[in-house]
Amino acid sequence: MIDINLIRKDSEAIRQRYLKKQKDIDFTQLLQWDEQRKQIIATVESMKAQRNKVSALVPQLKKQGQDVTATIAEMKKLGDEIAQLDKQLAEVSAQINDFMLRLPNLPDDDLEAGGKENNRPIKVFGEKPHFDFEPKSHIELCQSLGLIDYERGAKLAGNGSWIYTGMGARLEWALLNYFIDSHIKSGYTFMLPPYMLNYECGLTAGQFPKFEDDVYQISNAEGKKFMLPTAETALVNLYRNEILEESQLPKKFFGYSACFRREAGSYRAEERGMIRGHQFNKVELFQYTTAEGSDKAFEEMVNMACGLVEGLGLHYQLSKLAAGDCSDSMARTYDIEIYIPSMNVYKEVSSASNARDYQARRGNMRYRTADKKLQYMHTLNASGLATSRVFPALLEQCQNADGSVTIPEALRKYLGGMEKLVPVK
RNA sequence: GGAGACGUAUCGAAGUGGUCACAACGGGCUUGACUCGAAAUCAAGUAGCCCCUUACGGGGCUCGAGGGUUCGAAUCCCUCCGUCUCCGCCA
Repeated sequence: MIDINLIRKDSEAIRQRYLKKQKDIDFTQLLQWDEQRKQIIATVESMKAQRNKVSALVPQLKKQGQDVTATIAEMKKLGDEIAQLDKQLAEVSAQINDFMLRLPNLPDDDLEAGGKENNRPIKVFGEKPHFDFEPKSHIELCQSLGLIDYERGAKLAGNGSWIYTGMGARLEWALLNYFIDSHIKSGYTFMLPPYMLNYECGLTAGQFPKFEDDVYQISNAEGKKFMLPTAETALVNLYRNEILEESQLPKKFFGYSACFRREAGSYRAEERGMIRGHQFNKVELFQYTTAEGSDKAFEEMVNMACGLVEGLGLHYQLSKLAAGDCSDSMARTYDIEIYIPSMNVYKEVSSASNARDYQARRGNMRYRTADKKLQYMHTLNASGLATSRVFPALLEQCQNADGSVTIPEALRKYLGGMEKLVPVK
């Protein structure tokens, strides 16, 4: 949520900023509601002041033996009018609130305007591998090496689900352990959040109300929850409705969770295999910072995520996303895109974003500065990393002519020193 | 799954229709006094949101959340959320 005062002050300037995201937003109606709201408040509150005054008087008058029937009748009438106005106020407030909740974050000023086509690579690590043999796709490798059972995955849970089997499961787990150990070394606190979250969590993260259909909803007699699409959704809610001291910031966390996404209608033929599934594993970095501290934190988290891919020796590029390609809640986003040889494309393995105070406003998360002022925190998140694309990139980039795959040095200690994955008979 | 208890400020806790909710009482914290300093003691101060106001200031809302009854609700009623205790079941 952005500060409504920005719109009150200069709605045209805000409109211009959203145009960079290719969103033309009309604030006329909002400003009308806002005026209406203020008027109602002014009226109803003076009426309430009157009621409070008289109500305090009633017991005194009674004590003095005076007849208060007329006063009470008057107050009943006033009470009815107040109820009427309160209802109107609730309605217009709900409209304002809904409008504000659906408004995306403002893009940082230094971002390119426009969509995906204006994303800019700002760093490249390594280079495209050259094979003097016909390289296999990760799907072929997963099958020949016995890492993934796609068919039975689909049998169990439908399209977009797979089973890590044997060495595949061990490799997946090794990746996660490698990520986790690295973040612990960086001083981040390890968190294992619940996978089923309540509605408020989605609201604070910025997932709801706009994108309720993107997640799996669980509904039964006990109530309604949803499966988290990323650990960020849980971690961003840690301090919902809390006030921290400035000295407690920054807070640095990372969480592991399986992530669940419907990905409805997004299935594409070239994304066969494990590129886009309904469930995948991800370690997520998360920070709460002061307003002044978030730029530094952002750099730190981007570097950490890059370091993980570099530690595996895999070729990737870092892209600075154009305003329109940043997700709705984020003021800026850098993507780490790893190279997948069989597709000859770069696929996102990490998305690092600064939400600034957008999520903090939604979740009412503030801190008290040294001079006792209340301010909204800044929240940042970065995947560190999602395995579902590292895994195929690793297989494809590290494959050998004999059909084996060389395991990156950094992972070997998690695999009992194993150096190669070899085809199963 | 069965039975019960509870949710009040930073914490403990009183209040069970208007007279101690502009939140008692106690602890903590901050500042000041006393002190060489500390302890002890004394004094003052210790939420947030919204509206009006250049300001000073004024007003409204918040006792887990939402709704209801009432002229008036922390207090009575309903729904939901959460916590705890006991029993049952279970990894």
